[in-house]
This record gives sequence, structure tokens and C-alpha cells, in this order.
Amino acid sequence: MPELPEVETFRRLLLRGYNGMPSVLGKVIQGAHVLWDGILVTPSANEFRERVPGQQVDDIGRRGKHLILHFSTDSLILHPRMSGEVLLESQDNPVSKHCRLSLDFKDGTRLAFINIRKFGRVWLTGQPEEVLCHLGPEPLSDTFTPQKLYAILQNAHRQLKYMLLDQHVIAGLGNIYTDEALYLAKLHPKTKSDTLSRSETERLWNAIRKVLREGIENQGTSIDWIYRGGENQKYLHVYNKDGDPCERCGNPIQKITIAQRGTHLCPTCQPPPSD
DNA sequence: ACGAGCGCCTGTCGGC
DNA sequence: TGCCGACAGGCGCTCG
Repeated sequence: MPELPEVETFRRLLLRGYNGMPSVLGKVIQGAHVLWDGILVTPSANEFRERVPGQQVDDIGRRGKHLILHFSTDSLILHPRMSGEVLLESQDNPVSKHCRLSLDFKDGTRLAFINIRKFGRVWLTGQPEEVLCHLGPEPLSDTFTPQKLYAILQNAHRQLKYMLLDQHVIAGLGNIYTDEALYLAKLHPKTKSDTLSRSETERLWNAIRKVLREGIENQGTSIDWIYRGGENQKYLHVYNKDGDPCERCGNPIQKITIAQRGTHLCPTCQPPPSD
């Protein structure tokens, strides 16, 4: 599920508090539960349960699609992958069937990492940079400029869809926002990255930032049963719109497969590359 | 270097 | 109604 805007939404909700729950900042952990061991990359479940209690939540960050809870001595890194959610609730609530890991705070609240499909991953580490160092630049940061994107694209001869989904290249884009950004930029997803002109690159740069910013403003994209939090689904232009008329030209939106992923585009506004 | 295929999981939806 | 296959917002691996 979550791409950058959804994870950023989790971060902001935890910082600000929601659902009648206060912010998690300053909370002290009393107990830790690992309900499915496979969710932990490191350390072992037993070590996790021993190491976490007593630590306090000092800050919450995000890097790409990773949510980072900075504790007194360790950092807890959560990657929701396809079906992950973070839930702040009272310990009086029954534990969700799909809860894979949870923290009980001393004030009676609980942070639950919900993961229907067991694709999500969790790290507890004193060196978060070791987990995150493989990631490409943050697309919304000031240092991510059109010039930087141009250099990245010229450095490879790959289809744009593959390129944008690759977290080593840019951190945070997934299938929805990639399709939306390519549509806004009027670029076909099979276009080879190093064939883009400066102005096409600038269009793509603007489109990436626009779809991510709008996704955050709308608190993420909810799709049917997986994530019901956000409003952004109302504002999608191509994703899951196959057969609908393109808002720009009226021709039907098409769905094809690239990188084993459903890929949505307007074949008229996003003409296929000639090569 | 690049991209296709597959595996990891659980749930929903549509077709028969 | 029930069964069965296709499909799903991610990513790491192998192979050609």
C-alpha cells in the first residue's frame, strides 16, 4: 500500500495525535510484542522484547517509504510494503488479527503495526543509516532539483516506469504516484530515461513533486479495503481509470503491464517512444 | 545493464 | 451459494 504520501501521513498523525489519542512524542515504552517473527529483520524477537522497554519516543521521521521512530538509544524503522498500517489506539482495544508487532506505552496506549500480507519489515537499530543508505534522494527535498533528476535519468538507459519505481534511484514513489506523475508529465512509461530533454525532465520533476504534495495534502490514497484513511483517490487521473475518458483529450485510459505492475496511461497524451 | 519471472502472503472480486 | 482464478499500493532474488 503505502507510498511516500501515505507514510508521511502516518508520521504526521503520530506526531500530532489522532483518533482521540495524544502525540506519541515523549511516550515511554512499557512492553513490546512480536506476533509474527518474520516481520523483524533485526534483531531477534527475544532481543527486541528486551531492548525496547524503558525507551522513550524522541522524534518521528521518514525516509522514502520508511517510517522511523527515534527512541532514546535505538531507532525503530517500519516499512509497510504492500498492506502495512500504523495504528495508535488504547490498550483496551482488542489486538487486530493482522497485528504483527506492537508497543505498549506507559500511559495505556498502544502502537500497532498492522500488516495483512506479511510483506512489511521492521528494523531496530542504533545505526538507522545502515538500513537507509541504499535509498535515492528524497523527491520533496530542496536538494532534489531538476538538474539532479536530469543527471539521474541520463545516467541510465531504462524505461521511466522501472526507473521511478526503483528506490535506489528516487525514494518514495510506488505504482500509483508513478503512473500519475508520468501522465501529468505527458511521458510514456516505456520512454528510455536518457532520451529525455531538459524540458521534459523539468516537466517530470514538477509532476513528481505535484502528485506527492497533493497526496500528502489529501492524507494519502485510499483504495478499497486496504487503506481507508485518505481522500486522494478522488483526485487520481489515470490509476485504476482504465476505460474512462482522459480528462485532457477524452480518449480512453489504457492499462498495460510494465515491470509486472498494472500501468495506466493515456495513449494519446503519452505517445509511445519511437525506438 | 537491463528487464522479465518468481516468490513471499492474505484478502477481495468477478465469473461460472 | 460456493469454488477458483486473477489480481492487489512492494521488493529482493535469479537468470538470460
